[in-house]
Amino acid sequence: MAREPSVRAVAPPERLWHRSTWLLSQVSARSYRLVLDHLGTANARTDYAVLAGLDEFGPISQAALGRRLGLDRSDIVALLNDLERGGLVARTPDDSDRRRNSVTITAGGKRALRRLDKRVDAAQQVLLAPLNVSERRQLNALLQRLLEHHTAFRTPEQRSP
Amino acid sequence: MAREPSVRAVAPPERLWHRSTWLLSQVSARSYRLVLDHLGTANARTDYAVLAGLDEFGPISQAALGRRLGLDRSDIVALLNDLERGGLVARTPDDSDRRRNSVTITAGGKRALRRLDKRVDAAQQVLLAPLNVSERRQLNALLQRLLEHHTAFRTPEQRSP
DNA sequence: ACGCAGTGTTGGCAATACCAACGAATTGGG
DNA sequence: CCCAATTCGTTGGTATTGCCAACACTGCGT
Repeated sequence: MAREPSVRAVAPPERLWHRSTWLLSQVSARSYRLVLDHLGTANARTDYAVLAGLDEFGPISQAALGRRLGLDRSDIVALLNDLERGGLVARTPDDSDRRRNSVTITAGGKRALRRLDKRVDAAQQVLLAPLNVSERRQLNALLQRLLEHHTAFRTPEQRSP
Repeated sequence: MAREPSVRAVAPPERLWHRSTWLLSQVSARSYRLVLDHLGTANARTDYAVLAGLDEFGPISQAALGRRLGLDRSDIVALLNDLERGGLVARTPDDSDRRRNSVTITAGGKRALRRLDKRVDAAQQVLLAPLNVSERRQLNALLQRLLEHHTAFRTPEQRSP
């Protein structure tokens, strides 16, 4: 999505232009739309997150999956309902703790995940086009630092014992 | 919002943790909540943007204000209705072009803006707490570069002739 | 005079994030 | 052994945000 030549350049207010909160909001909105464009459907974005989580951590409970992805338990239910219906994930009761379902990704889910991988990568490339490799790393490192400070998310190497 | 000690640390999937689009989405969500907490009401966030725009560019038309802020014309209407009702902005028909309203900030609006300034600054401080001054500048510079590439937004010094 | 574009407004929709409440199950302490 | 607290999965719901179409009025250029 290169800038349309007909769109007039504008300067936002200085107050907003120099505040991280506004900048993050604006960039995130464009990023969201880019991913949406590349994935084609609205729920593919969260499907991708769920499949990625299951591929890496499955079998896993719904609640634990939600914690790993930063998603609400009730939203996880709706997402898994659709994915199970599409044959991309499977739920079975956990024999050792009947409160839980054990959720896994299916072979079809893995194939879908790989297709989505490509599209999500393409979206990253478009989003980050004006940055070189070093700058991209810097941006990610700064965002990760902020997440580690403000959430329970940790870089995988830093896992609590 | 320091990390609650009781919240368990979790690692998200590697696929997400290393993708800028996911990181931006997550950080932006926390940033949004921080600003919400500091401002107290949902619409204060956009009120702030509107007042900031009017303070810097007023008098200005509604459509031009929307372009400067990245907001939809119909959302600008609703926002100005509330702000006008609260005495913080004033609309008058533009004598030279009857399609337009000329919108200005009032003295009450300027006072409100200064109060909101303080709260928004406090939110920045909390959000950026784990970064030093140089890193904060870096983050903003990278985000601004992305915005300049993907939107009509330009740093004020770069204004088109 | 006409077509096109801009402006402000109204009415509306989809997606997302978030929450409460409930029933069933598990755990740990008294 | 009993009970309180917590966890899990589910249902049902709400608020907010971003976005869009359509309309009437106005301005501009041909």
